[in-house]
Amino acid sequence: MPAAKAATAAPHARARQREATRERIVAAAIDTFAEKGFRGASTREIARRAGTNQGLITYHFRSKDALWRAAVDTIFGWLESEWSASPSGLDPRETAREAIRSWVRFAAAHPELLRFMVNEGRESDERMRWLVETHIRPRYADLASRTNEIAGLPEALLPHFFYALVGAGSLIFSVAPECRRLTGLDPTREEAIETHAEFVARLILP
Amino acid sequence: MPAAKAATAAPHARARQREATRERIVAAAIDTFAEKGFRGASTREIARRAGTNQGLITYHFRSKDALWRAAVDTIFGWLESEWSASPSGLDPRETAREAIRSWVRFAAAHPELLRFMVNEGRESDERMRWLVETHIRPRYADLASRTNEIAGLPEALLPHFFYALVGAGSLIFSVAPECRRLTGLDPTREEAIETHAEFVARLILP
DNA sequence: AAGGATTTTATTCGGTTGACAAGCGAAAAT
DNA sequence: ATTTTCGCTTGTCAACCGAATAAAATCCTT
Repeated sequence: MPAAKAATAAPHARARQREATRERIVAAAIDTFAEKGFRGASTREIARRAGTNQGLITYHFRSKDALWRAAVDTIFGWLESEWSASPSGLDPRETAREAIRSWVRFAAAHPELLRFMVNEGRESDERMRWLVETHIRPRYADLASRTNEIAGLPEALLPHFFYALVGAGSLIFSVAPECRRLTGLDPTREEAIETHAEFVARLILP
Repeated sequence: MPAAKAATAAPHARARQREATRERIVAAAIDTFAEKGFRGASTREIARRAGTNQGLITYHFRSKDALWRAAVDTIFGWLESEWSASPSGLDPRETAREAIRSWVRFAAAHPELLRFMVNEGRESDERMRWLVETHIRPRYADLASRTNEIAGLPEALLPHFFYALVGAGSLIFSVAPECRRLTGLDPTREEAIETHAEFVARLILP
């Protein structure tokens, strides 16, 4: 039976279609939540951006809250996979610098991350608690072990180091339209990203 | 005529009352806009926090948009007066460090500022344009002239320096509840503010 | 071709939004 | 003392919100 079982382009076309739709909705949710915050984003607008309708969101995700969690899971999933790929290098100082550059490049590729942090970190509600315990604390622990390995950063200064690094590395990308208007520099350009990565790396490790 | 013209406690009691009410509303608006963004903040909640009613906001300010502008004017008015009080010091390097510490202290006292920037800087709408041209550009020009005076920062790096400084100095205060939960450090404490000011100052000018 | 999962369309519900208009009452002007 | 002014309160409005539902349409699977 040479040409048997034709017709169906793929055995799991259904599951793939389902997954593709979910991903489209999540992608639209990430953009919209990052732009307007949880309250400001409506499921109707998310559906419109995803090219579907509001009813489908209720079908795939139980609620707006669950959709938000799926969006955050996706973003921090990207961060986790990027961060775990550490190029255990030669000079420990240069390795640390490269880690910082890597973080800045990630912040440039995903400016939504800082927006989510600023949007949710200011209110002490259930969403913030979930975000911290599920995603931020593991990253914070990673950073703590790394700084111990390399430079001797006093334990008490770790919070200051963490937020200074995150803020310095990602703000310019999170307010890209403003930066363009204010300075004329387009921070989404590859050249600007590398310049900022080098600038922040040299700032922290001269 | 010793006790003449009594009765009226003050000649302009009416105007004073009006101004006091406006200020109460603006203060409530700053808190609410900073917490929930422009869309997430409702005029009813702002009125409730100000101890009045929603109709009064429409009376004093024509629209929610005008109220937002009044709130931003107030915040950046604080920044301007703080920034202009530069203590032309002795060692130019130490003077610059003190300027950075001063900026961090301001960011701690007014964490709303970064939230306004992140909230509005991400969308290229009319509010962002107004914010940049009216308030941010003058501060950016100030910074440019100061860095020229002191250290020889290449012109092309000024945008990177600006956003790195703003981000490093203020993020920790803008996500204070998150910081408390994540690290146990309360960034609103006087001691933590001074530590962060010194940390950022030494980061930029070792 | 039948069957079932995905998707669309439509509707309902309780609630919130910003803007507006009419009227109240005390201060101010005459 | 009467009238006018004006800061303020109250109630109303259409538009939109999120969530839930139901039924029909579409498409993959078998």
